[in-house]
Amino acid sequence: METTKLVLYNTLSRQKEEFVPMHAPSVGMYVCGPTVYGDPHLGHARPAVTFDILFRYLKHLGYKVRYVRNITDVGHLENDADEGEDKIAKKARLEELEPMEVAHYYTERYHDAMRALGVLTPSIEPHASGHIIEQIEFVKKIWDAGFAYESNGSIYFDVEKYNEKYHYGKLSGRNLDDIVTNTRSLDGQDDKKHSYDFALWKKASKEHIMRWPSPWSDGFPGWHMECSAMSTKYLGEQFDIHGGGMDLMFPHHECEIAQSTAALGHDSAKYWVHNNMITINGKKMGKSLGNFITLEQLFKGEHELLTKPFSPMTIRFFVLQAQYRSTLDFSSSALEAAEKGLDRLMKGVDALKKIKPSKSSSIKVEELDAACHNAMNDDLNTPVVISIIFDWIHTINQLVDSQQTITEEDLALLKNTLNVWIFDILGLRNEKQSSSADKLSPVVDMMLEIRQKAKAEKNWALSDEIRNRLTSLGIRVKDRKDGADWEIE
RNA sequence: GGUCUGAUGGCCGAGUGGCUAGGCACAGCUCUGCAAAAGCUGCUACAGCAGUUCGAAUCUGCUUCAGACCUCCA
Repeated sequence: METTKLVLYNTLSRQKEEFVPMHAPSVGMYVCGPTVYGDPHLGHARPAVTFDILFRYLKHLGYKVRYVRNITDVGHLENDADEGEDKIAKKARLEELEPMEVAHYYTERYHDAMRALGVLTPSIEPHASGHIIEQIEFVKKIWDAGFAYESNGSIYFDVEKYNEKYHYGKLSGRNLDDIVTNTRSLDGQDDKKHSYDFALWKKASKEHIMRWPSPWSDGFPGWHMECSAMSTKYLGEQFDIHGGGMDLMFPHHECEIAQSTAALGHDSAKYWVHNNMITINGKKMGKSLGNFITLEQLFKGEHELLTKPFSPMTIRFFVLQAQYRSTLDFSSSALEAAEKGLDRLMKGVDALKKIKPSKSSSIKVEELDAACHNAMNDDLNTPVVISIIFDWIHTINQLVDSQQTITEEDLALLKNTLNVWIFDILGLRNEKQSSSADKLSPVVDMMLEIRQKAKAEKNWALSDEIRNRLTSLGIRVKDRKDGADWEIE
C-alpha cells in the first residue's frame, strides 16, 4: 500500500493542493486565536483542535514547525458606528475592571480549556497589546506605499486604490463592484472615503481606556492589523500556512492579505486553511446568536441542552469525527455517541495487553499505518483515520478471541502504530487510566480474588454482595471465563 | 439582493463513476449461577425531476430546501 503526499485545501485556489513547504524542513503556520473577552465555547474548540492536528501531523512527518497563534486583547471594534470603542474596553467598563485584567482572566480560561482538550501549546502566542509598535510600523509601510489616508486622526486603508493595482477580494471570491453595491451603509462612517475602507489605526475617543500614542493620534490599531504585523514578525514576509475559521475569511483575512500585499508588495501566506463551523439545530454556534455552549458547561453538564457532562476527550473525539471543512452539528445525543465510540476505541487499545503472540501472523499490520497516512494526507481526513482504527479494534478483538494470529514482532508494531496515531497524532488521552486507579488496582484485585473463592464455593450471597458493593462504589465487575475483570464507571 | 457552500440510513458522519466507510441506536446470538459488561452477526441510505453513461450518491441541467459571509464572531 503506497503512501500519498499531504494535500491541503487552499481557500485561495479553491482546490486541494500538495503541501510543499517554502523552506523545508521548516514550516511556518499562523492561526487566528481567540478574542479574550468571554469564556471559550464549543466553537473555539474547532479551530484549536483542527490546527492542533495539523501541527501534530506536520511534526510527525518530520517538519520543524513554528506555530503562531495570537491572543487578541485589543483592537476589534465593537462596530464602525461605535465611536471607536473597543470590545475589551467596553466589557471592562461594565465590570469596572482594568481591560488587561479581563483579557488576562479570559486568556487563562482559554488556556485551561485548551489544555483539557489536549491542544498543544503553540510555539509562540503573541498578544496584540504587546505588539503595538510593530503594528504602527506596519501602518507606516502601507502609508509609504500609498495605500492609506488620514482622516480626523485615524488612518484608513484605501481599498479602491489598492484594487487598481491588486485584487481586493481574491480570497473570498468577491469583486470590488459587488462589494460596493452590496455593502450596507452604516452610520458614523463619515471619516472614511468609502464604506468598504477599513481602519488601520483608530483615534481613541475621550472615554476610551485602551490607547497608545502614535504619529497620528492617541488610539489603537485597526482590527486586522495585529495578524499582519505579528505573522510577519515571527514567520517572515512569506510563510506556509495561515489558518482560521471560515467566518474570518471576509473581511478579516481579505483585509490581512490587502494589508500585507500593500506593505510588502506580495502575498504573505501560501496556503489559506479554513475550518468550518459547529452548528446547533443547523445554525452556526456563535457569540452573535447567543446560542453557544461554553466548554466549562460541557465539561460540567450545566446547560439545558445537555443530558450529562462530557469529558474534554469526548469533545475532542467529537470534533475529529468530522472532516474540518464540514459543518458539525452539535447535539447531546451526538456527543453521547462520540463518548461511547471513544470508550470502545480505548477499550480496544487496552485489550492489546491480552493478546498472546503466535508463530505467524494472519493479518498485515503494516497496512494500518499506510491507510492512516493516506487518509490524513487527503486534507486531514480524521474521520476516515478513526474508521480505520475502529476496523483494527475489531481485529484486536478477534486476536484476543484467537480468531486471528499475530507474531510477537507484529504485535509490537501494532501497539506502536496505534499509539502513534491515537495518542500522538489524534492527541487523544485514555481518561480512565488515572494514577488513582493504579493505586486502587491491587485493592480491587484482592476483593475480586475473595469473590472468586466465594463463587468457587457457590456462595452466591457473598459473591453478589462484593459485586454490588463495588458497583455502588463506581467499579463495574466484568465476569469472564477465567476470573473477573473490572473498570471504573 | 450579491458571493459561496451544502442536502447521505432512526442519529452523527466519510465517500466524486462500478466493489461493506466508521461510530451510536436497534435486533438476534455467544459468554454467564444470576446480572452486568464485553464480543460476534445483522441493519445498504444517498432531497426531487430530467439528462450523459454499459453503469451515478458520485458528472450535467433544472427545482426545492438549508446554511455561511456581506456587521463583532472560531
